This record gives sequence, structure tokens and C-alpha cells, in this order.
Amino acid sequence: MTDGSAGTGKPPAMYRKVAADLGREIGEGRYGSGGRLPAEGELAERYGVSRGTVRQAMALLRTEGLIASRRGTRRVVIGSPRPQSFGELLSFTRWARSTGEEPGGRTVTVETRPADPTERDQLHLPAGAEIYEVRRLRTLSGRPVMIERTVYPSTVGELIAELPPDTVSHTVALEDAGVLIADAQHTIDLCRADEEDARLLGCRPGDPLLRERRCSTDPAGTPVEWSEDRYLPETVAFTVHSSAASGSLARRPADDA
Amino acid sequence: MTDGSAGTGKPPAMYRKVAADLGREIGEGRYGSGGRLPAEGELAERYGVSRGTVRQAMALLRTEGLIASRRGTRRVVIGSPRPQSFGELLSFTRWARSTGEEPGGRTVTVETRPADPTERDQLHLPAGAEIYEVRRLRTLSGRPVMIERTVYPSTVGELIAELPPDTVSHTVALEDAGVLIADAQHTIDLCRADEEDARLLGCRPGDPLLRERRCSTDPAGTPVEWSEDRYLPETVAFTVHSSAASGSLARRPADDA
DNA sequence: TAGTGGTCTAGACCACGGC
DNA sequence: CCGTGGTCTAGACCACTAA
Repeated sequence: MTDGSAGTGKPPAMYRKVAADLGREIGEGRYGSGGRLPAEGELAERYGVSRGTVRQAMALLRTEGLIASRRGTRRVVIGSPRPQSFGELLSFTRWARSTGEEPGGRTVTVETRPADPTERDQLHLPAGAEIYEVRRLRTLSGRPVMIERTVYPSTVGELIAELPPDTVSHTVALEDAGVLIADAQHTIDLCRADEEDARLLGCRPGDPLLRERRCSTDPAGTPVEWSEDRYLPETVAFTVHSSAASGSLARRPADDA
Repeated sequence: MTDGSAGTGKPPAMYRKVAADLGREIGEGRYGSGGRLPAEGELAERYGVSRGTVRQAMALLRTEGLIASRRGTRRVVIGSPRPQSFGELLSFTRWARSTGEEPGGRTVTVETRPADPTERDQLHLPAGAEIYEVRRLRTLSGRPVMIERTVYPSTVGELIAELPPDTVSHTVALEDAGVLIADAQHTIDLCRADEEDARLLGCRPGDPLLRERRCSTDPAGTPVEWSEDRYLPETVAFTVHSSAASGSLARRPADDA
């Protein structure tokens, strides 16, 4: 992944190429930390594109936290590129591989049942709709690190239920079946291990776990999965960039679902 | 704050007005959850602006996680507006007030000392530079919820050190002094309470805490603060939106600073 | 004052979704 | 097929920074 259009087979848009180029140069330290980027006009000439296209590229770099930008002066470098794509954020398997670890997954249970009110709300399902609930233990190089409880609407769940039990990446399997994920809403907090968590993760009931709850939607805005991942401490951290220009991180009281 | 240009006195840009309008309408349920927005052309006509301006507004709503967007069909609603501005994310005081709680802050220690290597790296300081370290206990309605350890470069630290000891919001005080924050990089994980944490928060050493580490920069890209906040469990959660189009959230191994 | 990014316009062509 | 958003152009004016 160097321009955000991985695997689609389409020729990437020009602004993505420009952004990928500059991102790489920033990563190589070409401008230094805190250094100034070339002016918009200069980049437009260098790449033979209009100023608007350069500005689209800059907007990308900005939301990725690489540069800061204000009227009157050139843009400056404020961060380094994260080699992590959106796919690596959503797929434990892809993330683990990108860090050089060997990911594993063991399905614990698969069941279908009526959605509870929270699930209906998250997945936009009508009263009485059936869902698939899948529980899996995720490992890094054989060591248990996370337990994943995912709820799928039945259309997606049927695909998951047919997968071989040793399928490492459900996310990749869904992609191959044409189920793409375009957006996700995450909530990160702390919870306590229950009996099942403790048994599978090898800790004691009540031990603290880092919890990520996530609702993912496809490009049409249809909810695809509602997942709760519980990590052993010392295994992962989450990083976010936020800026006054856009901002997608928020703090909130720790009660509701 | 309804258009992201709070307190600047400048007339907000047109695209911010359009985005704020649509965001409000989405919040009021005008289009329903999963509903379709008006077409770009229709909005351009309605507001008397060009298509480019409408697209700028849509890009804002998209990074805020309110809408999904793809070629061929109208944009659809996928989320609700978070009433939280960037300022409320950075300022515990503002955040607390926006939730209806009464925030408090008690400064525990203020000291100056040479920056250690991690601090020099985060704040872009040369070897031997002095920093100010401030520790504060933050409360909600008198109840301790968080301990905050913030390191400032000396230029900023001098301002902080002169504040009255009962100043509730250091962030607001900095803004009044002309020190603005434009970008921040956050890392969220779990840590254990040390002796000082336990004494101040009223828990036991070793108890789990939700930790947010943050490096903030001003509009020029200059680091302004490097802070580590430790929250008691059950007090806060963090929410993030991520999308394939931009993406600023990442998972990472939980070792380094 | 000269250089720079922020905002906005008016138009073009294309790729995709759904009828 | 038509309606839609994605990409790109070529220009304009303004607000701000720094020399």
C-alpha cells in the first residue's frame, strides 16, 4: 500500500500518486522533521497537474497527520507515515503480518439467534432479525492476545459460517466474496475479563483488558459487522491523529454501549 | 461551535456553513439513518454556490463520519454528529462542561528540569533544553478521575507556571495567551497505577488505568505539549471514526513510547 | 511587498449504480 | 440509458506570513 488504492486494479488517481510520493519523501527525511514542503505551484509544475490536484494530495497528507498547513507559509512536516493501511486496521491478520508476527485464529463458537436491541440498533436491523455471532481466539506466534466477538447480519453471517474452521482471516474471506468495508466507528475503553475471556486468554476473571468495539459499514453505508475485541494488556496500543481542520477522535463518558 | 470556526471572529467559509447545516439536518433525522442526501447539484443550487464548494462541505462531513459516499449513487447517512469540537477533545475542562459535569483541577507539582531523550524527541528540543513538568489531579464533581502529567517546552511552560494555582483550564489560558493547538497525535493503551497515581486517584498501586498519551502542535507545526493522562476505569471511553478514504487510526505493538 | 495557502467559480470528462 | 459522484483544469480574489 503506497497510495490507498491497493488491490483494486484501477489506475490510481493522480492526486493519490502525488500524495504517495510526498509521503514517501517525508518518510525518507527529505524535508526533515519540521521542514518546509515545496509550494503548491512548484509541485503542480513538477507533476504537470493543476493546483487543485496538488491541493487534493495535500488534504490527504493532512488527514494522515503528516503535515500542518496555514495561510502565508509553506506546509511543514509534523509526522511520519504509518505504514498501516485501513485494511490492516480492520484485519487482525493483516496487522499481525505487517509487524512480522505470525497471526492465528481459532473459532470458539458460531451461533445464530435473534438480535438484541443494541445489535439491531448498530446493524440497522428490524425487530426479530436473526444474526450470526462468532467468537474467536486470536494469537500472535501461538500466544493468545485477543478474544473477538463479532455479530454479523444474516446475509454476511451465512458467508462466514461456510468458511473452513481454520480460516485465518475472515476479513480477507469477506473481501474475496465481494463484501468490502469502507468506514468504521470505534470505541476504545477498558473492561474486565469474564469467565470465558479468562479461560481462553489464560488470565484470571476480573483482570483488566483493553477493549475495542467497532461497527463497520460497506461503501453503500450498510452495516457489515459489529465487533467487540478484548486485548490482553501489553499487546497493543491504538494511535490516532486529530486536527482542528477535521477531527474524528472524541472522548465520552464510559456508560452506554 | 457548529461550523468549526469558533471564536475566531472571522466570517466562516461558505463550505463550513453548508456542512454545518447538513450536519444539523442529519442530527435532526431529516434524512433518516441510512437515508440519501440531496445531490451535489441540488445543494449547489439551493445554497447558490458552485459544485466545488458543496464538495468541500461533503469532504468535511465525510471525515467526521456522518456520511458515506461512492460513485453512482447519492451520499448516505452513516452516523450522527458528535457535538464535540477539537477544543473539547484537548481540554478536559471543556469536555467535562459539555457533558454537564463540573470539572476541577488541582496542581500537584510544577518543576523545571532538563528534557529526557523521549521528551526531546517529542517536543523537537535540542540536547540540554529545559522543560516544565506539571502534574495535576482532575476531578468531575469533586470525584477524582484522571491524573495528568504534562511536559511543556520552556517558552510555553513559563506561561503555565505563572497561572494562579486554582486555574481550572490550562488549555483555555494558553489560548488566551495566543498559544493555539492545531494538531495532536494520540496513543491509547492500558497501564498500571504507580504509588502517586494510587494516592491521588484513591485506588491501589497496580490497578489498571486507561492511558492517553498526546503530543500537540500549533498551526506552525511547533510542538506545544507532551502529555500523559491516566483515567480511572468506568470514567471515559474514546471514540474514533476511520474510513478507507483517509484513515488516522492505527493499531500498534504496545512497547515503545 | 512578495510569496503562500484558503476559498470559490465554471466548466469538462469519466466511472459507476440502478433502472 | 440517465443520474450521480470522482477527478481534473484554469482561472480568480483574498488573508496571512515573513522578509
